[in-house]
Amino acid sequence: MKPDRRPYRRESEDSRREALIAATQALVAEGGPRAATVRAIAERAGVTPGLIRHYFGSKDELSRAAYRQLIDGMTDKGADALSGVGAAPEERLAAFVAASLRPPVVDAGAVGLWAGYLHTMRADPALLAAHERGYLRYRDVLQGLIAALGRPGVAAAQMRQEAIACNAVIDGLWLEGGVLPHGFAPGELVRIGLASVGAILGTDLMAHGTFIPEIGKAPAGEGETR
Amino acid sequence: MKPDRRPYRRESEDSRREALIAATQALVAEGGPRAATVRAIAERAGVTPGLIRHYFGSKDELSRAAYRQLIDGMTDKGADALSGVGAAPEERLAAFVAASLRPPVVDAGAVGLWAGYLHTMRADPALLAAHERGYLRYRDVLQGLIAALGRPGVAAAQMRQEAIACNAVIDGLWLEGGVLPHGFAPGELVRIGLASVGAILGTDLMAHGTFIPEIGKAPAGEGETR
DNA sequence: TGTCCGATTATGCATCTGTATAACAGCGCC
DNA sequence: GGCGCTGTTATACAGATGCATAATCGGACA
Repeated sequence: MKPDRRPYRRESEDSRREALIAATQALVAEGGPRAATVRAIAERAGVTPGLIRHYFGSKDELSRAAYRQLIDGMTDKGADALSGVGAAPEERLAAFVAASLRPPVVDAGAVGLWAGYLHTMRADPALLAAHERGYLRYRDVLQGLIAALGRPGVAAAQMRQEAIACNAVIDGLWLEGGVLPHGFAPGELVRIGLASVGAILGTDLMAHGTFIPEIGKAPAGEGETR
Repeated sequence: MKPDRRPYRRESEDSRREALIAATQALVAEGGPRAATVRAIAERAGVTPGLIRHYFGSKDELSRAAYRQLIDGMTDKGADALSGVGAAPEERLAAFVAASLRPPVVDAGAVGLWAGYLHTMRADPALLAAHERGYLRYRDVLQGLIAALGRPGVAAAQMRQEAIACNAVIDGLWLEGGVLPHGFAPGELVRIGLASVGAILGTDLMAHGTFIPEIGKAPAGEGETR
């Protein structure tokens, strides 16, 4: 008659923390912060709610950990694209921009997760700092790639504004690409991003991005016109 | 002994609906969807929770109305900037971009409100349609202004991509400006937006935007360098 | 002025949420 | 092989939430 007790299974601390964080992120991405209740998180992670308190102390603490991991993961993926690409500055910049504008960075779940945590972030100075740190880290990488272009007569102050602008293009495309995935043809975000960043910097990134899969075919008039 | 009944006050239907929607938006903007409970909304609107059901049927219905009003209001404000400006295409485009990059459009509350509703929106086809409609309406206005520039040899397909790119710059600046307001000097977003949109379109909007308050003083090296 | 209709309020209720605490079970150690 | 330590589960609980319904009051209309 007893509702059969869950089998007792012992796991490592890292494994449990990871599972709980992954479950939290998945639930927030799918249904917003409201769907990420302690019971739902525990069920998806395959444990009972008590473990959340045991490993994180409270649900808020778990939320913070999940948000921090999201931010770190997003900025890491952009930087990862730089390894394994040539030394030409234009190529490196093009690879960086392209990597930021296709999955898994451009993803409905990631946008949803980020949006879901926006309020938590603003209310919590530690999380706000995490966001700012991630944002500036990404922008610094971008600004470094811009500086490496070696354009004569471009001051540092101007490069800062260019970095903000390029970052904004990428952010905006990331946002709408995640919210309205069907509104853009495959590869279109990458092409638009490369063209825009190139225009802002006065460099033809498309010409230097022939190694990028999205470049090279159907340069104009593809697919939907709206 | 009775906890003193709230004074009975009769109001028009429009007034009540407006008050409830405004209260909902304010609460979501401040503390996320979680803070917008029926009791909190009613209290801020100066009524009792029952009126929500009376006027909107359910809390979900009220949420939908609040989101729709946000979307309509945001796109309206951009279009409003076009009235009262000259007929020169560059001037009109510059005014439109500038209006989208300063308060009340760039505002922490607006970003928070939008983010708070992202999941509600995705789960509700009607709200998703409202978002898409608002987005495309805004982009169409932008594309119309771009087409009015009358640049020779620019095809319609290219103008679509330019409109997406310019929209992305504005969205990205709107986003970070709302999330990290202290990260940018006053007027910096407007200047960066005008410079970037101009670069993407191959037109010097700064030269045509002398009537814009943010233009004309401190063109370089102002304020913080990071 | 009296009366009735509807806007508004107050109360009740089932459900859910986060947390605290007690009970339990597998592993390592002697 | 018995036994404690601790990771894990189960239960309890106070408060919140959305919704339904009954009670009440103000004004319009005759």
